[in-house]
Amino acid sequence: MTQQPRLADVAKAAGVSTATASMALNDTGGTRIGSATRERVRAAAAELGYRPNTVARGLRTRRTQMIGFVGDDVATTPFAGQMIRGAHDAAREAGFLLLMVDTSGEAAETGEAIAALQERQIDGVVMATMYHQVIEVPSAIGSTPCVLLDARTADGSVSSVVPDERGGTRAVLAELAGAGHVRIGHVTTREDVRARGLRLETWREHLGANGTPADGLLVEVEHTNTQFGYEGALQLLSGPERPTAIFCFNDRMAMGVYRAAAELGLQIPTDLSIVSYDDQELIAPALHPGLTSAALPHYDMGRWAVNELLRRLEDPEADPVQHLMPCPVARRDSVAPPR
Amino acid sequence: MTQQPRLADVAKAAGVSTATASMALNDTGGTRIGSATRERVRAAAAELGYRPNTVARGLRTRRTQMIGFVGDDVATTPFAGQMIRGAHDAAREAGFLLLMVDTSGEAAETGEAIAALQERQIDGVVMATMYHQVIEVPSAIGSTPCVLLDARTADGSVSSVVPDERGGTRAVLAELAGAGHVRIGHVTTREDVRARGLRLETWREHLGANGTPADGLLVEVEHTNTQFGYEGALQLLSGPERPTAIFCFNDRMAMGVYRAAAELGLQIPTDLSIVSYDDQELIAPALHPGLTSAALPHYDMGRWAVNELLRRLEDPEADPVQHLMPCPVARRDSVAPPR
DNA sequence: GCAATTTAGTTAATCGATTAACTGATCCGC
DNA sequence: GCGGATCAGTTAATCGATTAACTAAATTGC
Repeated sequence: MTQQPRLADVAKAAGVSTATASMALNDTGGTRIGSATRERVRAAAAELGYRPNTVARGLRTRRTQMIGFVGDDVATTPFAGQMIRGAHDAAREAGFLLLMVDTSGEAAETGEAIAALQERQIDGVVMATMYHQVIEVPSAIGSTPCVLLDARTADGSVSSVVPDERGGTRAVLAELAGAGHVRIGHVTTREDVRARGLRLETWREHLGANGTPADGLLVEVEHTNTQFGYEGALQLLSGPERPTAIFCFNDRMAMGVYRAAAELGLQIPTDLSIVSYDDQELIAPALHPGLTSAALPHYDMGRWAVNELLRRLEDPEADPVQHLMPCPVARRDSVAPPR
Repeated sequence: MTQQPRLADVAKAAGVSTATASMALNDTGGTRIGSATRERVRAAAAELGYRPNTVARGLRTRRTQMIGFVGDDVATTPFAGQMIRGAHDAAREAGFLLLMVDTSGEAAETGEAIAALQERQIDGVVMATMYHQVIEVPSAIGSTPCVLLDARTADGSVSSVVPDERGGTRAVLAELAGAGHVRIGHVTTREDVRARGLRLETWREHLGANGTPADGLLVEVEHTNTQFGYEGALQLLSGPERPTAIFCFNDRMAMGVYRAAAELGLQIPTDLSIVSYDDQELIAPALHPGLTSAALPHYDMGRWAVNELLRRLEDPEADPVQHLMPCPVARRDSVAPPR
């Protein structure tokens, strides 16, 4: 009685068969359903508050309107949230829901995670891998449609989206160049993290194009955290010819660079301009003065990945696409012309 | 051929009926299945790499091994990630997966989100609401088992878990008291955010128990961000009898307090001790010196919520439980005895 | 005016599991 | 040696949709 109404209940209320009811509600079956009947069925469904049981539908159609989201460390990075949110919003707009699995980065767990998703007959998978640039798609994926988020394959056989690190780096360096800076230092990490190489290379190219020698302008430290950012900046700023501006590998390191500048009595931005990467909401706007930083477009990448997956569900023959998502500069108050 | 094997394939390979195969694999049907047969079926399943189709199973059993996670702003707060992760881990250990929906805080969307989850026959729902203390369970939930995460109902009719704000506040204040501080200031917000009142009241009680008058020790500012933390601290520290220690409403405000102290030439912790709340990983350990802060146990709360939900799925008659999750103090270097 | 086509449906098979109801053996006590 | 348990299965119904195959009436073509 108080149970959820089934299609059979709707059909009975409208005085038709379940087949007719199904076709009327889903607009299938071509011209077989008269418009009067269609309206009658719709009215009955609305009246009863009918909601199709997607489990039953999924069994028949093999489509569940669910997308698997496999993350290799879903929550430990603050970025992941924005990726999930972007993916979620795009999915929701198309009537899909996200089924999440975190693999804690264990390769062995990934296969198990994909199997768990496939058991539930997800329509496709978005694989989000933080801190990696190039990966192999696990064989467990089989023929399940898949899009990579923040990663790509070596051969480009799978659609993928990654941030345009080079573009973002060029953009923040252009902020400095625009203000008149030539001697631009770079503090980065020795770790083999995603994007280190791209940002470093692009910085080198920038200096090279200006004819500025990079000697004494690069510091590499152990890890990408605040303490090492501090130490790296001290090193960079105590050299013989110190830079007038610093490009930091990321915001956390920039936080340490701010402290080093304060200790050395350097005012930001008048004595030292600083730009950075990531635009983390807890750091970049909270520093004083606000930090100019290239934003990692995680929300947009999440959206893109799901939309691309939906496109591939519609047309499995479509060619895979490798997308570079622009990194817009969040302009704040850490850049000024050199003295 | 290359399709996923079905139960019928396993049954055929083992030379039994699908009923027998089902019972053998699920250990159901009591003594009806001989141990030799059971092994034969298991071997066949392993051989074929059989994975049950949970959609088909769900249709029959009405259980999908999926839990709905409804968040009212899943990703905008950095805490949400830890909640999701805790919930995810607990679910995974029990063979469940999380189906996520974000409602962006819109009450109207919540009903729609719950309906979308129910269509997919989730076994239960965890409702995570950031920034709220007391909520009403949406009527759309019907008889679906539900646990509240970081929120509770007025009447206690639903199981719920929230952080022990009073306990956490007492603990950080005890850090200060233990170092010998008596005049402890508090910088908080005027916003009606979750926990403001609890932290403020507990601070008042602490002073009261010591017989310390609160005059001039409380500053309330517009918002809970770094800039207002800075302004609040300036106000507090420029009074006639300034406190020897400050308890900040949260880490973001503490970040501003650090800046104020630096500008006033006050060394932390020798001239001024600071404690705070939230223990955000991007802030508390990154400040210099490291900030002592009461941690919001989001991971543990996420775990607890799912485990409680699983308990209620096993025993729907079980009494609802209101749980207070302890907030452990992350001890760092921002506390020292007063001069 | 009759065959062919179109219209507007219905009936029944199907997706892949679980499970209630049924069926032969075998065993056991008396 | 016979009735009732017990054991070890099988058969068939079922979950709630979708859809292929079929049907009856109305319309059209010539």
